[in-house]
Amino acid sequence: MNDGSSRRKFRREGEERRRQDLIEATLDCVAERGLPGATVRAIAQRAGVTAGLIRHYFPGKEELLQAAYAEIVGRMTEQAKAALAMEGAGPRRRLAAFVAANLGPPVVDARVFSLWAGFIGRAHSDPALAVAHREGYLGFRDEVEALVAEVLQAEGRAATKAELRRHAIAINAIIDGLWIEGCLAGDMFATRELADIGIATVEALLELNLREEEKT
Amino acid sequence: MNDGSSRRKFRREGEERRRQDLIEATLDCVAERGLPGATVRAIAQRAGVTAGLIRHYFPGKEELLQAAYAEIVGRMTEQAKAALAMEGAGPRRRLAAFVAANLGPPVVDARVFSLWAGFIGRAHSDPALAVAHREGYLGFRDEVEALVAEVLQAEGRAATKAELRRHAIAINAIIDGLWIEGCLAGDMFATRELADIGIATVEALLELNLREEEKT
DNA sequence: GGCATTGTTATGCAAGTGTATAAATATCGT
DNA sequence: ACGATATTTATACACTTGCATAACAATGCC
Repeated sequence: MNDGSSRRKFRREGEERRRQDLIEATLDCVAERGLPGATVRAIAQRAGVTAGLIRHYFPGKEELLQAAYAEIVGRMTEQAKAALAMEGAGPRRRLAAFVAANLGPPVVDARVFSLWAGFIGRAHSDPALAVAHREGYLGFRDEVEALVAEVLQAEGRAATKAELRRHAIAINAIIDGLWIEGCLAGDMFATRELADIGIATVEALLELNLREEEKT
Repeated sequence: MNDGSSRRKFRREGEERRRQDLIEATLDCVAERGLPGATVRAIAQRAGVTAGLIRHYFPGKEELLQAAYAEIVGRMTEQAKAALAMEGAGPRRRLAAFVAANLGPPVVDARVFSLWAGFIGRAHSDPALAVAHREGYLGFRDEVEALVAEVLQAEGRAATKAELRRHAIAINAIIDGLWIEGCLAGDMFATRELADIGIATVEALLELNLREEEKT
């Protein structure tokens, strides 16, 4: 690779910038070649640096992958949180927005899925990853459960703890299942189709109309 | 590894038996150490043979993994098909049985999931695998759609093609989502809980009772 | 019992992996 | 302008991977 005898020119980038570049390069590699294709050399080339630099910013490859995973999870939950935070909207509209936020871009994305699958496949053999996932899952489900409780309460409908639990599990499954379908076969669905189906299914489950504003 | 100078004793097994053993060993390795942990040496050790033998039964590691994947898919669809074939039961009961079959053992299983995740994560970088998965997915969804059509027709309810499509997508998502939850956190659910939630959600979606026999 | 067949082992190899380390150079404070 | 610093490169190393090949031995046939 070294033609002749000159050393490669380079620029010093700010620490945060480089870390972000490396993370982004990792995501690109995983998206294109799968997790096993995300070697330190491939990542470095993608980021326009040499392989050794990775270990200057991360203790090892493992940590870089975890950072990349955290980045993805962060982007996903960011969208969902934004939908939840909608002030001035009633619980029903917030639930609908939450479902829709998880079923459109940038959450529904093939590269996100690729990373998710790679990590989740290892959850089993890597205990640390397993608890990380379980906490994320339970956190997500708890949010759903709280939202459902709010909706039903606003509707004046009582719900036992067991019912809430079942609803949360079901809604979580609907979101996850549609998310996977969208990630793997995004071209088969119209733009808002998955979100519409998700909302409609939750409506049927809760026997509610989530699209109209609350009656006073 | 060779102590002294004697060669290892061995037995000649029948071809089918050895192939099956190797596939089973592969599944064990994937389940325990994830797909990257399924090296030819680990698989061979698990099967009680030496690594070279693998290439006597398979053209390469890739083919062995595909055979293992096919084995898993076969077991999963076998259960679903059995539920569908239930003669003497009405469409509603068959639909309920289909949902339940996909949400209990042996389909809901951590090692099955581990393999699935490993393969599906690569679907994107491996076009052949992507096609295989898409066909499997569409086949599954078509079965669901046909079943829903049967149920609604038996109920005397008309349904447009678009409605059937949406129902099939939603039910597929419900099954997939609950399947994942069960595989990843099986200990958090009671024995038939996932199947019950799945059936209840489908009931809500179709506004039907699937547990009781058809009214004549 | 001797012999061919071929399932099976043992060994080696080229390629690729993550990581360690030292040299080089871009950048900044002075 | 110059030297200190630490970012970045280049190279090497130990290890693992899948695969190729040759020696070996278990089995069946005559």
